[in-house]
Amino acid sequence: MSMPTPAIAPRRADIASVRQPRMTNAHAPAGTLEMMGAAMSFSRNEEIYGEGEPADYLYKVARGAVRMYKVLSDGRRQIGAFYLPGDMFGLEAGDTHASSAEAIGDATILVFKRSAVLALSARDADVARELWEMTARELQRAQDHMLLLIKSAQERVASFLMEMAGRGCGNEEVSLPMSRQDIADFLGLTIETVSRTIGHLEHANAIALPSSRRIALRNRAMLSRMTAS
Amino acid sequence: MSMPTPAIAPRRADIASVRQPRMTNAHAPAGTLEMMGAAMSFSRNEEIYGEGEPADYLYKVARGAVRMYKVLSDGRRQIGAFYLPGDMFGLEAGDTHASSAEAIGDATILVFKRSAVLALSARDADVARELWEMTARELQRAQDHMLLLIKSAQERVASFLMEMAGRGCGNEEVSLPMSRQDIADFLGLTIETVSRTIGHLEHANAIALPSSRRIALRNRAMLSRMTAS
DNA sequence: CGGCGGCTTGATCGGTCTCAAGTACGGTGG
DNA sequence: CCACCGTACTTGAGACCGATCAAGCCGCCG
Repeated sequence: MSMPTPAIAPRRADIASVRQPRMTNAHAPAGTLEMMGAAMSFSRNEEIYGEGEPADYLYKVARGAVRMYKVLSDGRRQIGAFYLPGDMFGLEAGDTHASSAEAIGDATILVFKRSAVLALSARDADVARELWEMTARELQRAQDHMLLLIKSAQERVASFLMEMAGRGCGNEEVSLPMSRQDIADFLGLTIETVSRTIGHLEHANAIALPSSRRIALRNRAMLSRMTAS
Repeated sequence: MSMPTPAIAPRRADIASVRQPRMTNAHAPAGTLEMMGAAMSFSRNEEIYGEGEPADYLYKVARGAVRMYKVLSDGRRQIGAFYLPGDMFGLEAGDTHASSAEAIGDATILVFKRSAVLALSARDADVARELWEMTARELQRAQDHMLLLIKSAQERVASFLMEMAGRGCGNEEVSLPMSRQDIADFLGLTIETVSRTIGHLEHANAIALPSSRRIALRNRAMLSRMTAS
């Protein structure tokens, strides 16, 4: 059972005060959604959207990282996903958000008007398919996450490290933008168990810790075996 | 840690041997997908599709119940969802199934050719939107399930009973098509813990057990409080 | 009536949580 | 440049919840 994130009194970013990037190709209706985005800045722990709010926008990480989560009434928090640069998030079929999202550190997020995207997808089957595939990928990720949540603590931590390594630029070293508490709430563990387990992995020479937020994978095969896929 | 489902040597149903229901309106291209289904029968524990197989069909429960699940290499099984009459399942954006599905008891399943559905959705924006919303509902369900998996045993069982009650025809009595083992694998618990917890709920007069597969909700308010929403 | 599978119940074990200190680090102000 | 502080992280001891191991019970079908 984990504590809720400490409230940092995040001032809600004003969507109207957004700096508008120049439109590169305002008339092309088909293809990607990329052309319609506006960049917004969020600071550390600032809420991007909250559960139950109208889902008027669709988001893409340009810089920084985002946590998407749900909370139980007593404050226990389950982080459903971390979004890194290039990832899209916040897409809902219903018209309200089913989860909340916050910037983990300072972040730049591209924002797309949902109504515009939906209108486009109604006309363009390729856009519609893209939306659907995005949602389906999220579904697969969620199903994999369920599998993770029935594993042992060691298996969860190893799985997490392998996943982050796969998403990083392929270097030997994984850099973690999120705190131990975030990792714990992602894995359904406590912060102490996460810390201890990382310690064990270090002792077993599976990883090394140049700093607490940077993890070098010393023995991927060992780690991989520990994930219990 | 739960055991895998005992192998019952399920003979794979032959898609070609399906009894064809008459087409009610063969030329109407738009609207629901309902018109293109073929009914198939599956017997208890028979596999409908397996993880990694090509996703050539889309399914809808007509009679009976279905479990959708993934397994870890050592046999631990996580049931991601139960599908009851009226539920659609098996829709994938990729062209292979990411999970497996089995009939829980004898079941009748309507089967739709994926290629036909996709072709239809490429022409008809309403069908495309229906596909997308179906996937999005599954995603929401999966995210709720993640939240469930961080709850205590009692909270999980109470949540499960409330969910099943909500899906049943609204009667006082919930009838469970699945075994305790299935429930355990759905909730991320062992069969013993599920059984014990149901026992506790009975002792607390929250529920009554006319039989092990039928559960009467005696005190919904108490149960609801125990779900920790 | 016998046997089998599914379910319940009991006793014990172990992994993770909880509570509580202690340590490293980064930022801030002198 | 250093002292200080707050936050994040680590580490330890003990409790507790759910898993495991092991019987027993029930209902169903032959």
